[in-house]
Amino acid sequence: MHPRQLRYFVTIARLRHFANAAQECGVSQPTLSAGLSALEREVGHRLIERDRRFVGLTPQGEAMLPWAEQILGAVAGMTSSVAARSASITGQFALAAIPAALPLAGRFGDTLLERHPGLSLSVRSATSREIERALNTFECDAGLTYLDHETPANVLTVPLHAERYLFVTRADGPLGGLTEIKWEEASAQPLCLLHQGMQFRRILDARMLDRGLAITPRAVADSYVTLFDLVRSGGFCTIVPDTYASLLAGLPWACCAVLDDGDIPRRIGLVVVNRVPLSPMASTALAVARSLTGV
Amino acid sequence: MHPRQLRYFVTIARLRHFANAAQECGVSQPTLSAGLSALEREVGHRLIERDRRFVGLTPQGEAMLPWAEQILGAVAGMTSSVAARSASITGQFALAAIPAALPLAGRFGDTLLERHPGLSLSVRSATSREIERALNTFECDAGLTYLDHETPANVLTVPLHAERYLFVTRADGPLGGLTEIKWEEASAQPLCLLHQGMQFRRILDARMLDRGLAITPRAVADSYVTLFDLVRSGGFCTIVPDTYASLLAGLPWACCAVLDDGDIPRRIGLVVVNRVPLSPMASTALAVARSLTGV
DNA sequence: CGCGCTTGATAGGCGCATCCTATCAACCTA
DNA sequence: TAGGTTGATAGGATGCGCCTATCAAGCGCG
Repeated sequence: MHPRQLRYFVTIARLRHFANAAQECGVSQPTLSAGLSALEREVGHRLIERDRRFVGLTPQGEAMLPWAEQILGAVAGMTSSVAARSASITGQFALAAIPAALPLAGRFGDTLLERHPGLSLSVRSATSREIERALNTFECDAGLTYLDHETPANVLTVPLHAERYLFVTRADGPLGGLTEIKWEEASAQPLCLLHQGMQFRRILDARMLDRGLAITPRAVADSYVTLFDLVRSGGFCTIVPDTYASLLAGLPWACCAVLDDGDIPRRIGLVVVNRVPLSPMASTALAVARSLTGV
Repeated sequence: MHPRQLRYFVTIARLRHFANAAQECGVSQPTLSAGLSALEREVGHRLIERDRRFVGLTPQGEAMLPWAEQILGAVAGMTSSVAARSASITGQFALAAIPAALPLAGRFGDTLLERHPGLSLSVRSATSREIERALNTFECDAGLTYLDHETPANVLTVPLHAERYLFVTRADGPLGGLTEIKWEEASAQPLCLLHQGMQFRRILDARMLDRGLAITPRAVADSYVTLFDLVRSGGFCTIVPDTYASLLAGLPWACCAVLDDGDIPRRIGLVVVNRVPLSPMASTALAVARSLTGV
């Protein structure tokens, strides 16, 4: 059972295509096929159903896949752990963040890169569930997400931000100039919001429901940038996390009003997998995040 | 990087001896040396310091060891996971229990073996810290230990017992016939107890301290059987967890008195590592333990 | 119906990694 | 100083994994 064969298996399962998987693994297609066959011979079961083309994973393949991902991740962790022992930490730091947390990535990333010149940073936007999955398969080193709502299991967390809500409208609109607004009033405006697959929207719905309000947005989108553009065009208002306050402050046409909020604010923060042992990337991220909260 | 080489490395680190490690791995000593060299060449660092004999692990070796253990454990988990998918669960179930929980192993083991005829059970006595370590390195599949005191991290738990304390003395001694006893009175007797390295003793000390009492045992031992024998010989009394009540009930010379206890009882239960995914052994153990609490 | 494309399996050959036995070199102990 | 211990080295056999080239089955399309 060679880890390389596990890599073949995992890649085939993801791409559902032998030749493409072979290319991604940097080997020829027959090599990939032979590697998979060897793996199947060793575990004593067919892992991937195929008849002249990819069909799907067998039950045994389904059972094996998460383990294989975990093993490959641990191999990567081991390698970087040994490398970090003898040199300063280097390579690419993969950070996954929910959209609401994207404006926090800058501050975190700055400090990270400043302290560790050998590192490069890769930020990707993802849902909280994708972050949980990516953390477990070592596809990313850390995540920025909500800590109090649908928190992933088995993680170490560092809170970075207590979230409040901003009502955004055009400065020259009927509500321009406001600095505070009530939930009731906000919900009565023509709103554009994230779609319901996204966590901030679900949280917003819950907060509304707590007050007996229902939102019926006139437009939905999957990114804040789109929401801002819809507001700028004039027809809509929106509600966004206050992590976007600094960005909005630079927009001359935008007016932000804080929503009065008696609730305990949701915390956003850094999460890393809590494993024994901790990967160097993870412990570095924790140290950086903790130093940010200390400021 | 072949898992076999990791096995070589981990075994050498544990046995601190090349030839012995080779024998345990079932290969010749030169093979083991060559495998280790290949691993070191691949990671680019010497892992084990040696000059004609084993010296110790290098810093890189120390960093690598826990990862290697984790990978080997995951490989084992993967194998059993795939096997369990196509057949009923089989093999050896390794259970580690603190001494105070040993009398709970019977009930758990009975149900486990009854439901899964292909399984055999191996129980070993261990400290709570050894259990935590063994769980993480997959040396055991589950543990029986305290859930509220020095709980290992990253585990799923099922409470099986709420602990109370039994004062044990000879039935024909001065305190024979008692059914209840106060902490003050118990602490004034000539006591024999576990030594302080063991968790039940630390808990007992803490409970005593809560009441302003200090214990000065006249004898210490590392097993309950020894304690019972000291009591039987006549010179001592002891305090043990009530998990031993059924055992003591069969001893004609013993008299048990319940210690009055206003505290929240410590819970003893089953623990398994909380990993994604859960090994078949772990999920089996959880199911059995949960069915026991349902009764 | 047949041509060509797609996709995974097979064949043959090559090179490297791993394994073994045998032996050596350094060290320890008596 | 002789003998045992311990890890490294040498030399040879084996097998695994990799490549290129090719095949076989299914699919789409004229």
